[in-house]
Amino acid sequence: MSLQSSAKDQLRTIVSRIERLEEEKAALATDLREVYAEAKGNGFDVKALRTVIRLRKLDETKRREEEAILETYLHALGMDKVEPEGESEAA
Amino acid sequence: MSLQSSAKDQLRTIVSRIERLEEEKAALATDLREVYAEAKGNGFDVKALRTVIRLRKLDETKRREEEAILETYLHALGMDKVEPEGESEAA
Amino acid sequence: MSLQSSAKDQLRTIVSRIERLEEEKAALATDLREVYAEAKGNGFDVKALRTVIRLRKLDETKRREEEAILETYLHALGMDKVEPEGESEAA
Amino acid sequence: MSLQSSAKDQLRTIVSRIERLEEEKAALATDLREVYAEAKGNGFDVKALRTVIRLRKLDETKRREEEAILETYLHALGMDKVEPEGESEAA
DNA sequence: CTGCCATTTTACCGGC
DNA sequence: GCCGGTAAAATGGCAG
Repeated sequence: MSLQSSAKDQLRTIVSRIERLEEEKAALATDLREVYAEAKGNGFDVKALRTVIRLRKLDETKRREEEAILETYLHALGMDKVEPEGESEAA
Repeated sequence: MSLQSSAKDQLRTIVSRIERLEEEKAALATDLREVYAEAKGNGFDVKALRTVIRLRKLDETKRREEEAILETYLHALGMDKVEPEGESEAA
Repeated sequence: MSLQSSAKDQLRTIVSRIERLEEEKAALATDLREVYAEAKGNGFDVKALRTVIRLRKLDETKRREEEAILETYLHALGMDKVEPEGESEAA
Repeated sequence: MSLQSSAKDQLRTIVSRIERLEEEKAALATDLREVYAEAKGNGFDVKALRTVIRLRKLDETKRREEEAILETYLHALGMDKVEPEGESEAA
């Protein structure tokens, strides 16, 4: 056998965890599909709906990209790693 | 405005539900990535692991069909029946 | 043999065409790498550069998404399929 | 402004060159997609075709290593040596 | 049944 | 030289 018995156990555990998580994800995908189907039943255009969702996600992506490049520039200028100046929690 | 206010409320609700579900899905995707990362840290080959997961959910019949087609193509190209220990040079 | 000899020839042709195109693509990837390397040599921050490129692509993506949703709405209102009235692109 | 005007010009040049190369790459990607689509239209199994291409560029040694690891995992999970003609259902 | 879109997987590139 | 992250390719699922 090429795997120690402990490794085999580990492998089985890993596989189980993965399959469990994938099941949950699949369940959410089903929920999503149902929401779209229901929306369609109420007269909404599903394609437009999807486009709206995509646009909203795109806005967020762009916002993050802009922050990323700002940080890169600050870094290039040696101005990054500035401490947030005050914590929200009691340090 | 082209949407009745009740339709607008419905739309908002739908968008919220969808984005909520997508967030949860994203969280699961993160968990999954962590499991793979942890497995890798414990010395497992992530790519092989993914293949195992894939094979486990692949119906046996489909699996054989896929293999059969692949073999046909490899054969047509003279790439099948690779000698188990042969050398590539000076054939 | 499971493939007609004409099919075998077709297969070989297809494989050749694909491999040729992939070679060309790989060559372009090399060129790209060189451009980045040269830029780095001239003092540019490669990471920032990549982010700039990404942002510019994102802008275009968003523009397209916006057009897509506009079209969807026009379609929903029965106003689509309007002939382009000459050429639309360029500038 | 934080960049000398010469640097700005350089930057513009670099960005142009990169975007030009990426355009060409995208064009090749389109060509590739068309070849696969055409092959599909002629009755070839695209997935298998892709596998063939992949195997052709995979070094033989690496190929064997990958297979060996996969088999080890399948064995550990009791999934190896699938009987060549067994039925899963009681016909 | 086909085509399109989203997701997932793979490979590359840069940084440590 | 290895690891992590980012972008590209590929597969699978959904809608029309």
